[in-house]
Amino acid sequence: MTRVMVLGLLSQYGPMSGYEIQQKMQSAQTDKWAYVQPASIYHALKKLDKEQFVILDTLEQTGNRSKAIYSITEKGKMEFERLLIKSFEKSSVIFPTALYTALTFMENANTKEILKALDTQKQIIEKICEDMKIGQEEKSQIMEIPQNVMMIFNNIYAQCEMQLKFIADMKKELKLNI
Amino acid sequence: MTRVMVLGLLSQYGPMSGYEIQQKMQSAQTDKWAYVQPASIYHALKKLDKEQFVILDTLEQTGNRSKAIYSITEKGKMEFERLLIKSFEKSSVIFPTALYTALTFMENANTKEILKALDTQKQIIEKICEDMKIGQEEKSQIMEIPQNVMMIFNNIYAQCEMQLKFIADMKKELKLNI
DNA sequence: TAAATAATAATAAACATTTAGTATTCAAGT
DNA sequence: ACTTGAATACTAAATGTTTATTATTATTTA
Repeated sequence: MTRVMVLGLLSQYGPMSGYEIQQKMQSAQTDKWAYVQPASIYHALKKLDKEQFVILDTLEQTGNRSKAIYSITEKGKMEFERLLIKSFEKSSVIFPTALYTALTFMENANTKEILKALDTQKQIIEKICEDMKIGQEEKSQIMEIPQNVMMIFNNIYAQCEMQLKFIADMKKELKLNI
Repeated sequence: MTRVMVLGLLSQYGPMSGYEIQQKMQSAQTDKWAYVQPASIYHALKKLDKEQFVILDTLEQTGNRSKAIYSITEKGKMEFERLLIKSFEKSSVIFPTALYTALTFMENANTKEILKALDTQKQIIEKICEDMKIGQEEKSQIMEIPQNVMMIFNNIYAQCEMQLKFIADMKKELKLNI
């Protein structure tokens, strides 16, 4: 997720240093849910540099200290768009941060593709829910399922419902904007 | 979380190999939400062994293949109990798996301590919620918050509410069992 | 103006997870 | 008896994240 975040911010705001990326995350409020540590950003930048998804743009010197400014490459933009769609597809139940990241950068993707990806996510969530229900039923025929396990399941079901509703709402909004 | 899971299973079911831990997770349905990869289990066992939280119990030989069976130590049980309480304290908003793990092994903790830990979690979630609202308000005075960011916030608020209700329900159940 | 504090910029090392396997044993069918 | 596929048991290497820390520069405050 750090990758998508870093690529997205570089794509949206232009060349930046790792430190500036941290600040952008704070001002865009993404730090409230992404919990990306500074070291992860610097690590991601180095990795992305190796893979040629970003390049070192400038090395700003301030006295004895240097600041590395990276910019996203064409290859990086393509990778970003690929990851962005994938983030819309991934189940947001239990792990919602990929979807939040995707939403943050939604302007960078085609509306129809987003709708398709959200539909994929919907199906994945429904499948997870079904599989859980099947597993639960099988289990309940062998033995009585303890209360604590039931509570976990019910919480996950509630989250599934909530996220399915969230997806439906997003789809509605997106369809208005076509 | 893998650590708590491995320690908990070894504590609950006695000495096991990494492979048996995988199977236990399947039969206990924890694989439905924990998504712990086999390699993570073996890694955790080695690490826990180094730290003396588990010890190699037996090396079962079947022909040319050997199976390492680990058992939890006294030190390990203490560490487990510590981690268990910590798992009840951690916010289950955005990352609910720690709480699910804690619930799975709740019999191993003292009810009063669980209640206290859940109260801590409640306060943490309320704090997160508040901080988000403050950040949002500050931001909205400078500029109009885009719709997608609003959707993320609203989804998190909804999750906060849901988890606070979940915690309240758990507390009710626990109080009945005192 | 000197000292203290905060902000800036980044790194190393420890720690954890994931991907993608390998190799053995067992069971079932032919 | 032989092959084939599933189950068993684990590992290496790549990848990703976190913790703790360092060092410099800028800003306050005494």
